[in-house]
Amino acid sequence: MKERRTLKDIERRISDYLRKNGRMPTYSEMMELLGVRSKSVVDFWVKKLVAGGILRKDAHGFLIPLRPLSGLPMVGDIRAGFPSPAEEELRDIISLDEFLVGRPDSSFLLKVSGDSMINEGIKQGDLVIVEKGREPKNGDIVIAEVDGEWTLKYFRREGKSVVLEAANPDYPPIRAKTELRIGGVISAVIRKYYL
Amino acid sequence: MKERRTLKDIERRISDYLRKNGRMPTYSEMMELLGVRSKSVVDFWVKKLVAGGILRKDAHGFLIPLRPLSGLPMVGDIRAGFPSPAEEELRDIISLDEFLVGRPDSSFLLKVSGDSMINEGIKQGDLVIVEKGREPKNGDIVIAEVDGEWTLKYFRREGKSVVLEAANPDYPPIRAKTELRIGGVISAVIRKYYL
DNA sequence: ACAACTATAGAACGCTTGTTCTATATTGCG
DNA sequence: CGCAATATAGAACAAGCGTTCTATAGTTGT
Repeated sequence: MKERRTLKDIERRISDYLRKNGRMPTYSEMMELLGVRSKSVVDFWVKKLVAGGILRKDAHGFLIPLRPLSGLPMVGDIRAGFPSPAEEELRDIISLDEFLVGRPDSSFLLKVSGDSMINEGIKQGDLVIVEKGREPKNGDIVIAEVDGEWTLKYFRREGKSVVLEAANPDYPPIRAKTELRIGGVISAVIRKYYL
Repeated sequence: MKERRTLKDIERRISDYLRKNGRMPTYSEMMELLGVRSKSVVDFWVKKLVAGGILRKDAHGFLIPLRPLSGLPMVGDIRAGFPSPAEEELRDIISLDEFLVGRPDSSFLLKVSGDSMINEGIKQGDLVIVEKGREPKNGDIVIAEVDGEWTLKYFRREGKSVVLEAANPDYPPIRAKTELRIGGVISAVIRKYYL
């Protein structure tokens, strides 16, 4: 039994190359990558990859990867049970960058200190994605300056004034009398274990 | 005052192109991108970008982006105050994919249902990154099959047996008598607002 | 067994790429 | 002003690219 080249194997090799080198390999490089001695063989396989919806070629004939480089398969609900490897292949692969960040140019990451939003499930040490410039709506979590210190709070408009409330009974709500500095709206929370 | 081309502006345009087209632009395409009529002008600016550490060229002369495409600046602690735009430029730009996912091939995303880990700050509707195959340590959060249903639990070894505990007093701890199916270890939690 | 298909090799080719050279406006500075 | 530095244009060029063609083993199906 001779070992055969498979589409999946080739896809993985190309993906690895892309990850390592920051660009797609040329046909010549793919000759080494696949262990063949002719560019026409590479073309043969590339056409298969294109037909299989794994790669595409743009107007210039350049190879473009169709899936994000380091995405994760999204496998639905926990209760639906543990995904079988076969199922997993069919799921959408999602890049966390694209999924979480709407406006990359006006967003940034901030590490949370304090427990003012503990009942919202935002703990000390968590990271939040802050989006600048967005108009906060009622119930949004914002980063705001309170008593000269920046903290996270729920945002609520009450008539003409603004109320900032913590998700923690230990912190009293704050009614803005003078001006109020809102740094941005929280668009996502991230907690990483295994730091 | 005539508007001038700046490195930062060019970098942004190239970045946009890369995001949209999945590859770096050719010199000819950059002529349009920059609004110039000669490839030598493009070369002129590309050399500046390379000198400025924004791009690099590999052995084949191909342009490689040095920063991740859609990363976010990490700007430290909330209490340190709100970052000034000037500061922000200097921070590390982090790709969430690279930051959160250690082993892309053996990880996947799962949507949480139920409130068994509510005191750990994991709420219904959150997404967790599950890493298969990793050996769980005491205190790790794992996805496990309990009474034919998959849920999140703390993992703890107690002598020879294993105890699964919820982060919610409503759920009693479970001592594994027979076999125990652990689907994987939770390596990160993600909550997205503005769905 | 023989045809049909799959997989590989090698060579030839046109075309676009990135590079380099010369020439010329435009801007900055003392 | 006048000189140097900066920024743009256009043309020429070799190299490498992806493509295509022909030929030939190896594998599969009936």
